[in-house]
Amino acid sequence: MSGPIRIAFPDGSMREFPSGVTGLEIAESISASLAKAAVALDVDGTLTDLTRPLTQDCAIKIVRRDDEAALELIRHDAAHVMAEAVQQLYPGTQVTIGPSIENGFYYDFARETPFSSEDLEKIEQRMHEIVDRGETFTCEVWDRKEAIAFFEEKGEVYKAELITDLPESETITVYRQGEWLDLCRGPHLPTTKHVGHAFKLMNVAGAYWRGDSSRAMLTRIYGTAWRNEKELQAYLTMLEEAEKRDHRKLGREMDLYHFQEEAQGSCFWHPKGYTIYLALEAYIRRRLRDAGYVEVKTPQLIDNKLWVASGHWGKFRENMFVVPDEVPNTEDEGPVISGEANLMALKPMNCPAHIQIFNQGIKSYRDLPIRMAEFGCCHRNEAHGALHGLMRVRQMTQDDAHIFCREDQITQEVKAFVELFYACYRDFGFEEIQIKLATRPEVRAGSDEVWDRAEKAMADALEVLGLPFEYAPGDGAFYGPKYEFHLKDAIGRSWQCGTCQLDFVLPERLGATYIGEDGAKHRPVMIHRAILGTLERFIGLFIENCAGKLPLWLASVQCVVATITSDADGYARQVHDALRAAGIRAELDLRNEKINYKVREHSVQKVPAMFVVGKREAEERTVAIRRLGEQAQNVVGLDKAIGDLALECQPPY
RNA sequence: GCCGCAGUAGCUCAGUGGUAGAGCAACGCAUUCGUAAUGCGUGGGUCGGGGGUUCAAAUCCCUUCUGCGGCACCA
Repeated sequence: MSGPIRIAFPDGSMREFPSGVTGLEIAESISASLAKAAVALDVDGTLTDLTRPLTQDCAIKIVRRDDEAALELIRHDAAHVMAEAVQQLYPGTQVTIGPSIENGFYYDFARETPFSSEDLEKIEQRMHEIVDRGETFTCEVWDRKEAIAFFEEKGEVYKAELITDLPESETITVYRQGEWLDLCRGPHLPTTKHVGHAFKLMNVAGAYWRGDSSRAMLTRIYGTAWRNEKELQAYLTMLEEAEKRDHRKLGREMDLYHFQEEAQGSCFWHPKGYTIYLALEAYIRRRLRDAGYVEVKTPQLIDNKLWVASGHWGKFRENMFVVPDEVPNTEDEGPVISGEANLMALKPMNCPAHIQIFNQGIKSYRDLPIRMAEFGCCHRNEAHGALHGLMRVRQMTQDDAHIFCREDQITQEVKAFVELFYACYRDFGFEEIQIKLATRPEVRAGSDEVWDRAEKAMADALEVLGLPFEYAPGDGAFYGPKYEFHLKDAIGRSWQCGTCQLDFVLPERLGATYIGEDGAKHRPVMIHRAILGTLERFIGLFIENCAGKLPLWLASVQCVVATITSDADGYARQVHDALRAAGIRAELDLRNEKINYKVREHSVQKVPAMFVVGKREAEERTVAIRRLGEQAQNVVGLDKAIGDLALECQPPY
C-alpha cells in the first residue's frame, strides 16, 4: 500500500489515515458508540459500504442508521431480504431487480404462479426471521464470465442477462447475506439486522421486464420500509388520509361528477361539478385575454386528409377515434359500416385546426406573434388500463393555445408563457411544481438539426428564468421538445398538467407562412402551450390538493342559508334572495330538521359558509355565520355579511 | 393493451351450495328544536352480463364487461 491519505470530516477537520482504511475503522477511531451506530459511509457525496477500503484523499461523512441518508439503504436491503425470503419459500422463482424507491422498495420476480395476499403475509414473516438472523452483508468482486455462468447454472436467466448487458468497464459485484447472494452494485448496511422491523409488504403488481411491453411480464412486490415503527405508522396513516381525498370518492360524495361504463373515460359533469368547471374556465379565459390571446373554436370531426398532412395519422393514429364518413347501414342484417368509406377522426389535438385559421389570408411579420386559444374538446383513445378518474380521460378539454411567432420571438414568448403559468399556479396555491424538459423521441418528425435548435432554445429560456428543471430524454412530442409541468396527487403520484412545446415541424407540414420584412415567405414557429393542461385533470388534482374544500370562488355552493325553526322561513328567503342578487351561489335549507343536522350535512358537503337564521336573526336583521371547519359563530348584520362574502367570492383574477 | 384483485340496494359493506341482509340515504308520519346525525314506520335487488355444473348457484366452473392497484403509454 502507498502512503497515508487525507480524510476530510464534515466539521472541516482533516486527518491522515493509512491507505486502505475503512469507514468502520475511522468510526472506531472516533468512538465506539459511533462505530456501533454507523451503517455506511458518504465518500465525496456517494454512499459506500462501511467496510470498503479508502485509497485516496476524500471528504467523508459517517452515516448512522438514524440519518435520513440511511433510509435508502434500509429500503434497498429490505428488497434483498424480501428476495431471499421469496426464494426460500418459493424455490424456482427467479430474481431480477429490486431497487429502493420513494417510501419503500420493490422486487421483480419471475414465477409461473402469481403471489396472493396470503403469500405476502408469509413472505413478510420470513423477512422478519431473516432480519433477526442478522447475517453480515459481504461484497465480493466476481469475474464477469464466471458470474454469468454461475447465474445461468442456477437458472437465473434474467440476472445473467443483466450482467451480459453491463458495460465492460463495470466491476461485477455480488453481495452475500449468509447462504443467499445477489448481483448488486451496493452499497449495503453492515448486516440484515440493521434493516429493522419497520417494514410492510404493500401489494403485488405486474411489471414488464426492463420496462418493455414486448417482453415478459414479471411479478412485482411493493413494500414500504422506515427507520422505526413510528415512521412506518405515520406513513400508513398518511395513506389512509390520502384515500379520503381521492377525487373520485369526493366527486361522488359532493355530487360533482360521475363516470359510467357506457362512456368509459369520459366525465358526466353534474351541476355542482360543472359550476367549478365553468368558474375555472372563466378564470383562465380572463387570464388569456389579458395576456394578448384571441379565442377560436374549431371542428370536432376532421377528414383524415388533414391528419395525414399533419403527421398525426402516421405518428398518433393509435390514440385517435376514427369515424367513417358514410351513412350507416340501417338493415338488420349486414355490417353497419361498409369499411370502404373515407375516414374522419375526432380531433385528438387542436393544433392542425389552428394552423388552418392561421393560413386563411396572408400574414405579415407585423401580425406576429398570434396567440390563438381554444377550449377545444379533444378525444384520445387511451388504453383501458390507463384510465384513471379525471386524471386520465378519453374526452378532455385543454386550456390550449398556439402561439405563432418568428424565431427571434421564441425566447420572449416562452418566457412570457412561463411567467403567466406561475402567476396562475400561485392563484391555486400549488407549491410543488416540477419542470421537465422532454427531448426528441425515437418516433419523430423533423431533422436532427431542427431538434438541436429547438431543444437548445427551450433549455436557454428556463435558464434565463432561473428555474430548475430535469431532462426527460425521449419524452418529447413527435413534432418538438416540450416542458412538462408536473403536479402530485393525494398519494404522491405525479401528473403532467401544463405544457409548452416548441414546434418547427407542423407549420412546415401544413404550409404556414408569413411575409417577412424582406418581402419573402417565412415559416412561423409554433408554440403549443397549456397552463392548466386539461380542465379535467387539473380539477381532479385541485380537489385532492384541497381535500374537497374548494376556495370560495370555485366552490359550487358558496353559502347555505339554514333556518333553526320555520318561524324564520320568510326572513331566510329574503337572505337567500339578497345573496343571489349579490352574485353569490347560495342555497336555502328550510327543511324541518334540527340545526345540528343541517350543520353536519352542509359541512360534510364542504359548503364554505353557512348563514344560520332563527327568530333572533329575523328580528335583528342579522345572520349567524358559520364557516366550514370552524366551531365559532359570528353574528353579523345582513348587509355587511353579504358584502363581505361577495368580496371573498371574487376570483383571484 | 399486460399482470393481479374486485363487482351484492343510491352509498359503505355482511352474506362459502338450501326463502337476499345491515347501517346511512330515499319516502311517510310525528317532532319546531340555537350550530357536525330527533324518533317511529315504509318501499327499494335480474347479487355486473352471458354460458355451464347441480334437485338447488350471490356462493362452484368457463367466458365477457367494468372498476381498483401497478406496468406500458400519456395531458
